[in-house]
Amino acid sequence: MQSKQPTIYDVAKLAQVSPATVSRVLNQPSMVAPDKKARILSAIEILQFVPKADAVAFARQQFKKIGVVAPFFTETSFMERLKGIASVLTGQHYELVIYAVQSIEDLQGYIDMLIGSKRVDGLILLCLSLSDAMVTKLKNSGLPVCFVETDVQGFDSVVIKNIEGGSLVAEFLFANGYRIPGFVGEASRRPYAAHSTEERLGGYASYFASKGISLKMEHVWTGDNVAKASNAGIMKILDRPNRPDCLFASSDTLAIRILKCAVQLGITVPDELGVVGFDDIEMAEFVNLTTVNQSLEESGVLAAETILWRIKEPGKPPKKNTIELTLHQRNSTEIL
Amino acid sequence: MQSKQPTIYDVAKLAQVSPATVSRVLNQPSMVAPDKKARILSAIEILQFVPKADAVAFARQQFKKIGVVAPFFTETSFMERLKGIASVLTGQHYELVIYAVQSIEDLQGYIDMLIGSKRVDGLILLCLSLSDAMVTKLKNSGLPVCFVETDVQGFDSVVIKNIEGGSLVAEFLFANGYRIPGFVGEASRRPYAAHSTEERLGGYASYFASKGISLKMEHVWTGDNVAKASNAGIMKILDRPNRPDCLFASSDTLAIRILKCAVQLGITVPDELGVVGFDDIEMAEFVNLTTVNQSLEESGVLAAETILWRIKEPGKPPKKNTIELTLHQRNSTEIL
DNA sequence: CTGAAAGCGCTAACAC
DNA sequence: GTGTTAGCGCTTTCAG
Repeated sequence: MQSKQPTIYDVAKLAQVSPATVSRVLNQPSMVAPDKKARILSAIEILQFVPKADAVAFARQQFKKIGVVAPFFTETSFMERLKGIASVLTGQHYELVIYAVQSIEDLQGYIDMLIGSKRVDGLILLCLSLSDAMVTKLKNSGLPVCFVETDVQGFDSVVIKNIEGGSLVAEFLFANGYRIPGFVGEASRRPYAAHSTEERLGGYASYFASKGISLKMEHVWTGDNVAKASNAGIMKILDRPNRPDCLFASSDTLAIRILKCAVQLGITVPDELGVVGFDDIEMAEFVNLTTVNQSLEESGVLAAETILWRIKEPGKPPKKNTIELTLHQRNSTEIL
Repeated sequence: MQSKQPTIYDVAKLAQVSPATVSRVLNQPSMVAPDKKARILSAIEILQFVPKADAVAFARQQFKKIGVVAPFFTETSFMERLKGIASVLTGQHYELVIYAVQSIEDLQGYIDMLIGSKRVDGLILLCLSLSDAMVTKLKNSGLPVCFVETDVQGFDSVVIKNIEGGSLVAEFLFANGYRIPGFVGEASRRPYAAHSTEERLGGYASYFASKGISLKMEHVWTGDNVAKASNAGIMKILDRPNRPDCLFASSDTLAIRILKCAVQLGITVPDELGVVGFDDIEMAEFVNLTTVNQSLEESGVLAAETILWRIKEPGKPPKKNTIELTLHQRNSTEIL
């Protein structure tokens, strides 16, 4: 129905000025005489002119776009972070482009493409672990990159103190009288995903070790966080004579599964079994789960701010942002 | 560290051909002589050349980008849909750009900008209700648009049979012996968001009406789905002598809140209170919630496929995709 | 089959 | 202050 989008030339003609002047009122209005400015502005209004984003980007070699590449878990944690990222980017008039990686080839391909094709001004890599080759490529490209969850030498990052998180939980459980620790963790088989589970487990185990308590193999399960496998894993830990008296799960969703298994087995929480999760997702409140809060949304905000800062300050040394962890106590660990 | 990204001219020079020919091997390889093609390909390899996406888009006036604008609920439902959208777009080498609307001005601004600035080839509008003026603008712009959840005259859409969903639940509850219905719904105050709650409520109420049962005002609460308000609303319905014997919630998260309140009040589910949710999010399984499954991911897939189809077939009449609903029965309604 | 040349719409020197 | 003129990097007629 519409004939054609107006260009800056149409505006120029209508306002009887040069295209350059139109461009100026768009970008440096103060450098244009008031009368002409008024004429141009009204011409813009009449024509309903909007600068074509791609042409601007192309001429200016700048894109106002940030790419977020992430293993596309349907997880709340991903969502919360994305929300944080979106809120700051939107405020700064940057576009947010999502690249969902579902395989190692995807990841490889995205990185290569993004480096070469000049699609984005910066990249946020969520929960991704890259091969050395790719890291080098990224580094050489000069593209601003911020890692979240992974900490890569020479790059900006937002990291979670996973080890401390593990020991924080262990300390808390120990203080509450629990003495037979168990662990359930989501150890993704995806080679490109970050591995925070191992770190949390490490911190957890070593705290108990410092108290002379060892985490028994048969009280640990790690694997894919899919219903069947994880439930089986949890059941195997709980449905035995020498079961642990507390269980730390690397995510809230897993912790909730534990809660459910406990009910099925007639094990009372927190008396017979203390349960602690990780993430503090909204659902944790519903089920009264004690969990570690890692300010997911804030980590998104930080990542976005960092990448924007990096774009402005290409020379500065890498900045490492650390997210503070807090234990949010609820009924799943309360001592009777 | 890197000098400069190679251009098509560099490749042309190295391969001793014209830039046009390089462009051809990139786009219509069959039209180039094998020997030259080989030379060019190897030059591309040597130079690690990647076409600049923005330059291509600009020259070709086509962007390979789809915008998704949505009220950025941190909701699982949004996420699931996004996942569906992302998977098909990725497969077709389209970029996915997120526009998070947090206010009516945001929405207005995004629409105007997207229409004029030629940033995207198409738009998916999630759970958004637009003013007539904006609808007209969109229509005149000729930009391909697909609505999800809202059904707008003259546009493609993916819709959920909310009314049928409501009556489906009512029918089920009735068949299971429940006779005093109640309803808890998330009625967002955001004027730009779609209102599916009302439709679900409508279908629900009218089914009961057809059985001679009226839904009492004091057994209905609608409001923002935030912890405090909704819990208060639910409590008010349940903590009274004449409370309903079943409650239908417009979303699973609300339904879970109901479950929690019931526990607090010592009301047993499903004996004293049947509870049915909507969405069938992963958590529903954890808490044994009977709920309506609306294939969220599939609706995303459908939306993405539709917009891609529309881009190819600008002339075809609007297509309306309807998502089938199924009731997923779990323990929150089982009759003892 | 291939090269020359003209854009795509805007920005940014460089003169006036 | 403002117009002129070259690009930005790739695609796409149009000749040959």
